Amino acid sequence: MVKTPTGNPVGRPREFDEAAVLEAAMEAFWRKGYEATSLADLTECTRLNKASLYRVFGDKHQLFMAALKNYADIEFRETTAVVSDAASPLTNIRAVVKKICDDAGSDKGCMMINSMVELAPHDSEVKALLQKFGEQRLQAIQAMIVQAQAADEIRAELDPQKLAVSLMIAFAGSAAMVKGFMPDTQIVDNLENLIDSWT
Amino acid sequence: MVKTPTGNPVGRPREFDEAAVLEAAMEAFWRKGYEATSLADLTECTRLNKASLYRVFGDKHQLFMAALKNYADIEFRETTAVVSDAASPLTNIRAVVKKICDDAGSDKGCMMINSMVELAPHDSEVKALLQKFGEQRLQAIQAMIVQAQAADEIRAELDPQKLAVSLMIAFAGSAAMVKGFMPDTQIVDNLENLIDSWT
DNA sequence: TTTATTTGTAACCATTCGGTTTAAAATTAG
DNA sequence: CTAATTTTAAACCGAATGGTTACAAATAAA
Repeated sequence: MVKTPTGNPVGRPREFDEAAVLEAAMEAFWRKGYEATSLADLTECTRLNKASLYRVFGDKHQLFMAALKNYADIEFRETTAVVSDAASPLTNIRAVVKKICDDAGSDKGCMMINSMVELAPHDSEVKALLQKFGEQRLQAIQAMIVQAQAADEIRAELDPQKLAVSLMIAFAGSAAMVKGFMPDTQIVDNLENLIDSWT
Repeated sequence: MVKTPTGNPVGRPREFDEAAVLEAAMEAFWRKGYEATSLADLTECTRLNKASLYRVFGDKHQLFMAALKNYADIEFRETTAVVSDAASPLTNIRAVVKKICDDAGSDKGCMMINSMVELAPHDSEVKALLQKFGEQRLQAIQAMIVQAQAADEIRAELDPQKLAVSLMIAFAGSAAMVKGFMPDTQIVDNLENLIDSWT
């Protein structure tokens, strides 16, 4: 919208909140995946008609990318927020595990893993974004492991990078399995056992 | 085709091999997923026109189900074939791990995991089939672990069911990650470390 | 009031989608 | 040869797809 000399916007005011629209679109893409989410689905869940969606976000792919970024930002922010115990890095790691499990609950999985499986081999833009998010998370997890080793909570002889990789792979596997047939309890148990094996 | 009194088929002979068609369709679904694979894709890779595809397989969904079963059968058969060392169950487990990693190489992942992520929450038929395959594999892996424990190759105090679950989740995570940004070497290394941690 | 700009509405568009039908081709049987 | 059956080839079909356009509605500025 163009700012006028008085600072007031010209033109009809928006009847929607852009962030709420993005959130609704993100939810649809997260549940159904990219290909299976149609523009009709998106107009329905956002209550915005197609022309408005195109005006704000450009096209379906761009809306998807914005939704994926939104998902990753929220997940990272919320996961970071549970890292609150300065005295026990291991407790923080467990809190992160719990947080991620809660988010992937029922059968939505993780939008990043969903997108990796569905799109990464064929869409280099998605792949690049997921790589950025993945490396960011690996670094964060590895840093927490290093702290836990310094605090004598995790065995010092273990390679923190390898541990971080194993936890990331376990997250990815959990996010996939939760959409199929494996009970949540089994999945949570496995992640806890993995961390226990480091102590 | 109707069998005549002389046992000879009536009508124009087929110009295709059903198994080869199924294999080609399976490859397409494996690489692109269900939604993103169009009938045009399928007629191209199978070199069979649509009417013929419909005649043999029914519709897209049924073709997909047949392809998924085919994939699972092949994978199970080939994986079982590498279980050849009667003296060392642990060697067999390692061979299975290697086999599965080789199959998921580059960025195709695993058709079962791909389908779980894309379809299982919304398609109960796919979900039921994947559950059957998953439980079958869990049993097989668990049996091998029990044997390795009996042979003193894996620690006896570990719960074989939990180990089998952890390996399945690691396979699923590997199948997802291999489609994204994680190098094969890191993924193989993680699986090997997991098994090493049982000994 | 007119002009300019943005947004909402609804229709439009070309292409693609999964599925079906028609007619010719290829075989066996009588 | 005709009749029956199956397969191939190609066209057809209605609906769905992602994207665009035309116009009315809602605002600010002059």
